[in-house]
Amino acid sequence: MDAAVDKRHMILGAALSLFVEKGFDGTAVPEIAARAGVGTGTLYRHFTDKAGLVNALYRAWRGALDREALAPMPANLEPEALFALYWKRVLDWYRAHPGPARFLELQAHEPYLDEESRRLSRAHPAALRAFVRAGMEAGTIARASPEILAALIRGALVGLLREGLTHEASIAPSAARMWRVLAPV
Amino acid sequence: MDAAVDKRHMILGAALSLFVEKGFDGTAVPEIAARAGVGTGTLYRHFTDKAGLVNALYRAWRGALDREALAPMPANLEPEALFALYWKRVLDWYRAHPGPARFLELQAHEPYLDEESRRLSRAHPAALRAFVRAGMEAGTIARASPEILAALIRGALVGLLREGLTHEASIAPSAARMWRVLAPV
Amino acid sequence: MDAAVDKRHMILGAALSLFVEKGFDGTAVPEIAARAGVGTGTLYRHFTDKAGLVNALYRAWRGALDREALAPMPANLEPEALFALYWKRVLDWYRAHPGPARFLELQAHEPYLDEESRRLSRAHPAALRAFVRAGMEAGTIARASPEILAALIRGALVGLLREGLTHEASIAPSAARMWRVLAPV
Amino acid sequence: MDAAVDKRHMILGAALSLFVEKGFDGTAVPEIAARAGVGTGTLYRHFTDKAGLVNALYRAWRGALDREALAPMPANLEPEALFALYWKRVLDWYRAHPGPARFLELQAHEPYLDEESRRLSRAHPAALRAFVRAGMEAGTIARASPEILAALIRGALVGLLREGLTHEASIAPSAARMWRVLAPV
DNA sequence: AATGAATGAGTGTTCATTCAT
DNA sequence: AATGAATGAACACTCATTCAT
Repeated sequence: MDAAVDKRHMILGAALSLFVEKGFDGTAVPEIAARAGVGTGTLYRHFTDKAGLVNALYRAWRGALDREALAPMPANLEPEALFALYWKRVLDWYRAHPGPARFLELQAHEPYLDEESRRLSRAHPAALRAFVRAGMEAGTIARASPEILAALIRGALVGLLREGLTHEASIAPSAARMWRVLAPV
Repeated sequence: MDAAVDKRHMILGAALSLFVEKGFDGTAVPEIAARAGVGTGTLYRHFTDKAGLVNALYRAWRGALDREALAPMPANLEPEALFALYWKRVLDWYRAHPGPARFLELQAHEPYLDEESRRLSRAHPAALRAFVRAGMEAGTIARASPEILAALIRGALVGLLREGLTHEASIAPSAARMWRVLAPV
Repeated sequence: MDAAVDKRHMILGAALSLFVEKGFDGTAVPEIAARAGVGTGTLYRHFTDKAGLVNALYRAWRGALDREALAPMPANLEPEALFALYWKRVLDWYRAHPGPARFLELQAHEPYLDEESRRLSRAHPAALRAFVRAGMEAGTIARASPEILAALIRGALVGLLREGLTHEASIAPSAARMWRVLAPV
Repeated sequence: MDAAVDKRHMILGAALSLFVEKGFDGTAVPEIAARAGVGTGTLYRHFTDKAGLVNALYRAWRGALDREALAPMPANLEPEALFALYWKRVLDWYRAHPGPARFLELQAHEPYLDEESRRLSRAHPAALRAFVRAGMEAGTIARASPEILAALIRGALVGLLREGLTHEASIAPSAARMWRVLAPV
């Protein structure tokens, strides 16, 4: 049982690293199995097929990032501090999980994601829009299109990831700069 | 001769649309030829192989975007107006060329880009960093890491593209908001 | 064009001989291609898949046998002569086409035949039942269940095929014996 | 011990039904074990391999049919009654054991039967030929090729099985009809 | 110059068999 | 004794590339 869990983990890890290096379609299934140290057939005891594997991977990591970034915030936080915490959570996670982060945020997954994964992929943007909208109503965030503001925020985070700028020292300054996008007046 | 140019264009167009839909590795060469309305063999008279085709495509469109976005600016423009013009040029181009934009900005090209394409891919970020750096020296842009500021800008633009927020009405507001990231004090 | 027809024929011939030797599921597609002297991929330019190939094979030969055996009969033939001619046609065909005959008549095809092939497979038994029924109405064939009589006739023919008893000398005697199954009183 | 016998029976039963549905090569060993309600490995404790299983199955049922059909006949039976009894025995057995009957009589087993099974498969036709030959010598069966007459009889029986005409009501009429094939003059 | 039929290496997936438990 | 997870060779099928026309 533990062995089975281990193998599943090994397969997921091998698949993740290969997908990051070469993309989903650029990676051969036996290659994944070899890197995981299991037989090819074993992979199919854990996942229905290659698409099932990539979807499992996507859901697991998308869920992990979202659980971290969207976890309940401490009460009584100033809007800017709230934003800075969200910003820090995402970049900390990117830094702690560079492979998953690049897989999740820098690859085009549309061709193979199933409905459940697509649903999951919409949760984070929706939460961010809701945060922005709530701030507008409270007067703590400038009145503008929530869609646009949310897209700017998410895009800027992914931009830092793409350039490898997730080190701790860059977090506070970038958060401060980006807060000005949201700050009223 | 004209016919040859036409066919080259048809092939590039067909390849682009298919790469956007299904990715590079998810697209079959005969599929490209069929959509282009040429024989499979003809494709190989214009491009050495599939990688040669995708590199030609990448260079052509990367060059087109960069020529547009990085074209000489009118003299005597205020820093904010300069930034707004750059912002508008990029989003106008995204809107005018949604396929190429998504191909260029939303796909992970590392596995097949050759050295020349990689070189090209670094030009735009470098120019943006240079612009930021110049502004800092002139005191018109806040002192911060130019790498970080450039990454935030580029990321935010790509974020708008990813969410389909490239319509004209969103350009000025988003430019104004993002200028605050760069503005001093 | 001729070449394409030739290759199709080579593939069909190779598949037939292998299916007779080892059965449908016991035969590997590359094995068929090798025996046909073509590349594996070529086979898929002529047939959608392995099932498409076996169905094409089944239809072609089932059609050939039925065209021969059920071709219009000379007018004014006595019932017994009519039966003897049918009997001879089938056994002559079995002898002339031993591979197709064994493929058609001695193998269980249900798992992979498609609807059109299944339809074709019902034509011959139906024609035989109709012949028997017509004879009963004309008083030239004994009154009994047409289904049973037709099954006895077809079964006896297949029995001769199974035992390799299709040589010319055995045709007239076996026809005469089997006619007694149908003859009135 | 009893348990072991039970499992062997379960495996044989599961294999039989799957072979009838999908053929030998179309059936996976773990599928057989699953339907039998045993572990895959258990199957290999009872049979050397898949071929060993199908041969055991073939021998068991071929033996059962032959024991029934070729059992000693009551003395002093008229030749026609003798034949009718044989006919009835086979069709009764087909009706009582439709799965085994279809497996034995309607499938092409050559690719995997071993020498002992092949030997067994020749016993019934040989017995039938001997019966026909004895009748000829006694003057109770028409002089003709015993091979041909035996093939007609066996084929006709299989023809009834193929068409599902093994119900009790069809036995006596078909026996009477087929007796005319053997009857002298 | 242009083609598309042909190819066989390579893909995703299955399955007969083994063996640690 | 019984298992079923694990395996990798073998399967059906695809596709980047070639080449005879």
